Amino acid sequence: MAATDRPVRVRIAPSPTGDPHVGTAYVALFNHAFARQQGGKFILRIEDTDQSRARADSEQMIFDALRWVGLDWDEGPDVGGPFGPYRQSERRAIYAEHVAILLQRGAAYRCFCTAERLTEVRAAQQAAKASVLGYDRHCRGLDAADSDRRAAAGEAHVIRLAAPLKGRVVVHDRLRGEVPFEVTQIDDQVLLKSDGMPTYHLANVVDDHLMEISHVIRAEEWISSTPKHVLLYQGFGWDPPEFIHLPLLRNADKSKISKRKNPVSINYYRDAGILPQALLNFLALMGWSFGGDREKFTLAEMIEAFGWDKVSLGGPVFNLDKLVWLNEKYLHELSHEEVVDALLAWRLSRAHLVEVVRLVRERIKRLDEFVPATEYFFSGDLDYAAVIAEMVVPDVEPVRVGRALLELVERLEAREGWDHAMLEEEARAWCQELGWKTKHAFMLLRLAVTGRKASPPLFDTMAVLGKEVSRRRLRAAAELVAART
RNA sequence: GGCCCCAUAGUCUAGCGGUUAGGACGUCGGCCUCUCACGCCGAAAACAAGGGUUCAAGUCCCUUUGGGGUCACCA
Repeated sequence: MAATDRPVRVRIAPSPTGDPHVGTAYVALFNHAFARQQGGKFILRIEDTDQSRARADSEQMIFDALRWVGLDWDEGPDVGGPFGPYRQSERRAIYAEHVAILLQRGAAYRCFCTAERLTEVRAAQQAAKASVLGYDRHCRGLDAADSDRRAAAGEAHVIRLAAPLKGRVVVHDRLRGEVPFEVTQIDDQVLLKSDGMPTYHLANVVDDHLMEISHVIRAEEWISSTPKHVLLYQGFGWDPPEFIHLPLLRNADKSKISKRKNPVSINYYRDAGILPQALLNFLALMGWSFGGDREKFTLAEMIEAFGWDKVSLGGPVFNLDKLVWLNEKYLHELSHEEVVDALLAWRLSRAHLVEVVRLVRERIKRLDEFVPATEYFFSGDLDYAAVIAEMVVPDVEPVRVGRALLELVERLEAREGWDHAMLEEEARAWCQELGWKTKHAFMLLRLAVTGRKASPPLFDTMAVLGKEVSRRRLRAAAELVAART
């Protein structure tokens, strides 16, 4: 059966390595819209094959964030389904089984090269300015019996794809037509790592086939690894799904959207007071057009009007101004009661108020002081004009101070969670390495995070403000400080 | 650097051989008005360049330029 005749089953396959990414919501939206329009299924699969990068809290945040924007799925780790398990770490036996098939068919081989050797090979290629970088196929010619013997003896190895040595692979992309690749450009990609976990390439092909995925709708960054996937489908003797590569969301400078240049976590937009329907509508506008001059529409309306012919391929720049404009439209059409509900669900929740009260109650003498004393807990970006002069560290160049702030943000991003203990530990270590006095460094942070010289204890304040708002303010302050002459 | 993708205003886009190149965000000006915001009206602002094909190219083809992605035991 041709891929296009199959029942529509699509999926998103996020990796639980950090905060829920807007790119995930973007790709999920298109998958979801297509599936719903076609009466198909939308599946959520967790690609957690890299245990070193997986974060414990990330998976749940992905579920929560997608549900918050209003996307739901038919099958997934949390809702089950007939094609489970939906978490790749729970499918190891399946991959092992399939790797054996590939080995048997001669479409893959064992590689015993050490990490050191691979590094050397790569370094040599780079030094020689080789046009094609990649594995030198050192182990490809290994005698089969020899390979079996070494593996049986327990020697560490990976399994690699045996890419054809000549010819071309053509990828069919729904939006671009035929995209040809010379096979000489394709590396003998690792399929199974030495720890027994599959790489993305193997897992994604095996799972997509077993889960009967009809259309692979993903971001454009995957297009150049698609020929490897096509080769794998061929190696297994399977029909590939239809590939649809969406354009990449961009920063203002047109580079792939990144956390250094743009708020990239869905939670940021939630905390910044963006309504989920506005975010979803905005994401739809990134690369897709409704038809006519229509720009504001619901998910249901998008599903009805959806079509691949209305997708444009230029990488859309993620433009906050337009998102806020759309948000304003949605906000203004809510009833007063609904706005109150939105506020209560946002930062005026009882739970959040209790947290804020815990921090400021000793600092106020009358109830009427609460609002002015806590304003920065309820606002987004701050105005530093009044305190910029104070954002200094004695005897340190402003540029250096700015850079240090950025370093702290990076350090905090590398850590899991966001609580007092973690923040203090990281900030103290940071401060010590810089050789700064905590008095100066922490005042700098306080000013960045609250815009004031007086506040409740810094780390408690940051914890209550939350990861997204805190980081955003630290970055903003860093830029401002660095720009001082 | 090799390979691949992309190309209409600052930004998001409509256009699918014949249009005064349309809409939106943003910007600027005006109206409304007790202020502000909303709303309304208006303005500036684009087919990257060069070759073809064609009676006719923003639309088709090629080249150049520019931008992006990718070249991991990460996804």
